[in-house]
Amino acid sequence: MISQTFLNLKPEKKERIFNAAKKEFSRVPLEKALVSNIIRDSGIPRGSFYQYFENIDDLFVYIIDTMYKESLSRFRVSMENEKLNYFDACKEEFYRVLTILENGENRQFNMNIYMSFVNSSLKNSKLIEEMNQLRIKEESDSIPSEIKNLPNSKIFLGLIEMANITCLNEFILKGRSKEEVFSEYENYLDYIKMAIVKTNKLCS
Amino acid sequence: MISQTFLNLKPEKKERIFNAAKKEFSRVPLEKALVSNIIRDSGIPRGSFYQYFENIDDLFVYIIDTMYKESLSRFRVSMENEKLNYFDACKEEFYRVLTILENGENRQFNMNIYMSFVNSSLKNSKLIEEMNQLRIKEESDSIPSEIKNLPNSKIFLGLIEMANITCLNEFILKGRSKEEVFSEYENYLDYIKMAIVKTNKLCS
DNA sequence: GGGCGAACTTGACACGTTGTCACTTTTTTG
DNA sequence: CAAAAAAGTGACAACGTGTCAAGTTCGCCC
Repeated sequence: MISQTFLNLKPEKKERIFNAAKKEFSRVPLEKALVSNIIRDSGIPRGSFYQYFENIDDLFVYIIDTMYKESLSRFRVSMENEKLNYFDACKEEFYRVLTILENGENRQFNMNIYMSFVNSSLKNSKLIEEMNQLRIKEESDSIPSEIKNLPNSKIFLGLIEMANITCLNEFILKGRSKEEVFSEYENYLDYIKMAIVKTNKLCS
Repeated sequence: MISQTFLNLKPEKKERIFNAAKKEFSRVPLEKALVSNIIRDSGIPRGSFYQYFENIDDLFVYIIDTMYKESLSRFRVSMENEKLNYFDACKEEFYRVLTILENGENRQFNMNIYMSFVNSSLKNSKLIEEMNQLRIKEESDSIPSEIKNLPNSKIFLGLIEMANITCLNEFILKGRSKEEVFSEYENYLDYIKMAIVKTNKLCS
């Protein structure tokens, strides 16, 4: 857990550390990131680093937590303002994520974030676990009740979740283009939507 | 790449190294595995290790390549002998994988294998890339033409692939039970199968 | 303003790891 | 059987992490 001492730091210094850390996490996969580089770049002594953070994972988790909170508040605003149907909202959100991830400069950094949610080797994975819980709850809250009350709703929602994961995998890990992946995502969602309509017609 | 010197080693010594390596890869996530432990356990000098392998990833890739080839030949035999329909074959194969993964002793080791296919940080990822290509081709060859020729075949196959990934994720990363995950997998596959039948009836 | 404890800063250091390389030993070969 | 090639070896340089005791600054009260 991050120390109060760090939180009390002057914003200028905090930001210097933040930037040096982002630079390091943009350089290599998380497991290969070095404290040595961060303290050199930010000009803080080694001792200070360990006064502020338990270890490098601690710092990483803090950074993505900060970023996630910023992103979540943006998402909420856009959901309320635009009144999209659920499928279109999913598409829009997915496209937004792809756009952010597309930035080459951030590529390794985003990969680190993505992997950290998948990889269990983080020493401090409790916060990540909490973040996941929160994300799931938030997402569940935004599902309209028409869909939640469907007889096969669990399967439909599972399929949508699968489309998210699969397409993100294709983009991040297999390096396919944004347009290609997004179009595939749209196909999946359209198909799932159609399947909901058709199977419900047949059942009734 | 692994050296010829290693390949020339007496089987007894090779196996000693193999076992020490598996032990180490069963102890921790791949990035945390130590050459030091492997040479201590197998009783070979440090210099020899680096004579045999470029680095620890090199050894890891060699081990999973060996195991993959063994597994693939078993899979082919069982596909030919049992003449299952495609969906049931998928289920059987998925259950087989779950059973292997279920073994607690191998858990961390299997996790390492799983993650290595997802994680790009391996120094020697060329072999892994090749293995993936091979796997995809093998899998594609085993899909019956009735399904391949369907109008929406790409989407159906994508959905099946998604079910695989998602359920494996649930099992390996989220630690859900084998029975639970398998039953979910069956649900997905049954649903996809039903959707194929129903949408094709409606379309025609 | 100065005295004092708490909070913060600092870098040398102990310890552990990796990969190398010059030297030794074993094996092969003509 | 001697020379050459191959394999084996471990001390070592380079580098990384996390700690800790000593130094410095802060903030509060008299």
